[in-house]
Amino acid sequence: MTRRATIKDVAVAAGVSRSTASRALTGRGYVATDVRERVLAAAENLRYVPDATARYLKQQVSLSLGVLVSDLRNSFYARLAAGVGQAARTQGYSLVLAEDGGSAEAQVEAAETFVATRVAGVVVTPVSADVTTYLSRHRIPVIEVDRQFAAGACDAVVVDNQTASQQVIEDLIGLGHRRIALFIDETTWTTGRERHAGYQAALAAAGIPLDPDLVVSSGWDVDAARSAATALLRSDERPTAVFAANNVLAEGVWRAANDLGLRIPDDVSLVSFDDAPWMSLVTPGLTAVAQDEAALGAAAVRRLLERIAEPQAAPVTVMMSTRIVHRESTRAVRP
Amino acid sequence: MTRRATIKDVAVAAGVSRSTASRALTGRGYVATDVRERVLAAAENLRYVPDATARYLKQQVSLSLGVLVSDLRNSFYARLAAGVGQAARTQGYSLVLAEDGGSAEAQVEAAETFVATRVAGVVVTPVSADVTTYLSRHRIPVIEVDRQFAAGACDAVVVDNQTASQQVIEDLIGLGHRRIALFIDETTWTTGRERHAGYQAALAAAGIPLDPDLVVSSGWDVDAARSAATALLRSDERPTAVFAANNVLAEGVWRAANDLGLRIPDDVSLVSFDDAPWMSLVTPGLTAVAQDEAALGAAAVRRLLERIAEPQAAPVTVMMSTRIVHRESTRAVRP
DNA sequence: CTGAAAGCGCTTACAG
DNA sequence: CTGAAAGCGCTTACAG
Repeated sequence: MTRRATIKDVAVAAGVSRSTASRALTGRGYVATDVRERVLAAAENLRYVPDATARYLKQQVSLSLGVLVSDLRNSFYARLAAGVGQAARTQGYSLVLAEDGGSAEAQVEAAETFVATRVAGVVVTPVSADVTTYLSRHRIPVIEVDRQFAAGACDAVVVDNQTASQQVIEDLIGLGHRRIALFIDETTWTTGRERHAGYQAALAAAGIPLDPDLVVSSGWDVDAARSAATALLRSDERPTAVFAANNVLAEGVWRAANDLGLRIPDDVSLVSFDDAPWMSLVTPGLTAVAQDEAALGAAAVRRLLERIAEPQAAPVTVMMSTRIVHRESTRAVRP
Repeated sequence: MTRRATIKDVAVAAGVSRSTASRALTGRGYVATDVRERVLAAAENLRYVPDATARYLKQQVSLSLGVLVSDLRNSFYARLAAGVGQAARTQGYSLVLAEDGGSAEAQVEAAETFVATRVAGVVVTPVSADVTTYLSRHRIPVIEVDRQFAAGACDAVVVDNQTASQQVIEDLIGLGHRRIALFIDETTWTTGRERHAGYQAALAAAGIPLDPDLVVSSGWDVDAARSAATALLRSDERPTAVFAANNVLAEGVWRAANDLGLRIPDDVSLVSFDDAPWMSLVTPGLTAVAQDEAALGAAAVRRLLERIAEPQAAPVTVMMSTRIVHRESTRAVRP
């Protein structure tokens, strides 16, 4: 047999109608026990695998979830996607995955695919409000993860960026640092804005005047971060500590310090937001604000499925906790 | 309007039949220019997005590819998946992604989802021949990547593990090493078998007798690798160099060396198969056999699409090149 | 408890 | 060049 078995084949083999075969196979509706068994045996025999495409068409919704992240090569997104996949699978959903490379247009393109394939919902790390707008217009539930562009319009799973950042800066201040640089790629997303706010709040609380020169902006990739960091660390007024607002920026600073022959933490202390795997492998290990990406992903799926079940409920923002992992990349400033 | 627009809505709005609307929208078949424009305008207006589910059902194939890897948290798989996604998107395919955590049953389960959703083809890093058997039985083209379990029965994209491993060991021998350990998690997959063979070949060529105690097997995760490596490095007969057969094992060795206070390369040289991102961040940087994961993924998609176009062609195995990245984790053995 | 019929939203020969 | 009709493989009220 070259053709794939359909429910009709199963029905014929079991000597019943397609309706009955369907009821036996799905478990919905009445079927006599012996009939059910006959149908299941026939299905087994024919290696019948229901065509999800046909089922979805009939039911108008699929058992798959869309996941849209910026870049799988960044461990943060890879782990997040892994967490989403894990949780989705547990709930019987499969994953349609897309990467956007940080582009808003690419996000909308991916979103078109999601609506075309009728995914049941979408988990996204947004780069603008466009995806959410687009998907919402097509009545597809969305949940924003990591940052929010559509707060109040859809669910979200985030962490308290400000508190964590403030804590980390306070620790640095406690070590005697006064010239603390914030190394950051954007301050327009909620992540950047809040991490910036935490930085400012900690300085303000300690009565340290804000020095705008110490808030250094960088491009978003490692190469850009590396050169921006090189400029920063080479300046006469080099900071005694740097807070890198994410793992890519931290990598840039790390590489720049190596390039310049600066020792961490002796010449400069370094703290990162996001705890990438490499940070526990290098010497000294990097002190970092760790997020549990798998937990973020799982929470996103959980919330998304609740939303699917109850489309009219008010949007909720789930706040996940962070954890500061103290390693050896900071030290007291020399008196 | 609360309902999603269908092609019927578009047809009505444009004042044509559904057939004509379909021809205009898909670009297949004749449509008068002005009619086409009217249809497209109507579609735009109604924010019409064709239901891929219905299209697939009718055409009996989808424009999506299945990707099945072990673990997205391993940078090798994450980058491979990214490469596949990139290439797939370029060709108009979307990605259904699944992780198997290294389990053969999980692979078959994922494969069931793939056949249910009628993916056009599957890219897999197999852990047994089961997936390929299962998918082939359902007439779904498969391509194995990284290792082969169904050589001759389906396409594959691999690297020349043996040659690369042999080269790396020869380099070590050239540095005067004689007690070189192979640290490996399995020798039943093609990857492990070939890397092992390369190790043996290099020793044989140099007339160095094989010492079975120097082929050290380890569990597959970092914790297992770390403790196995600790035992290895702590032994009286400690090797002067270690060749870790993949990036996870290399991480285990790295951590074990740190735990024990051993310096690389002074106390022991270390070389890895797979060049993970952290290997260029640590000091000393790790010498490693690098694979271009994005290129592997792209080649897999290319070959898979050829196979889809020509299902009867003989299976081909595509061999990708590797590159040895020399860093500072090896040194000449003390005389 | 079972089956005939309708229908999900498309595409595609085919007749005109 | 266009439209009516059939059909992809399911599920699901509904009648019996």
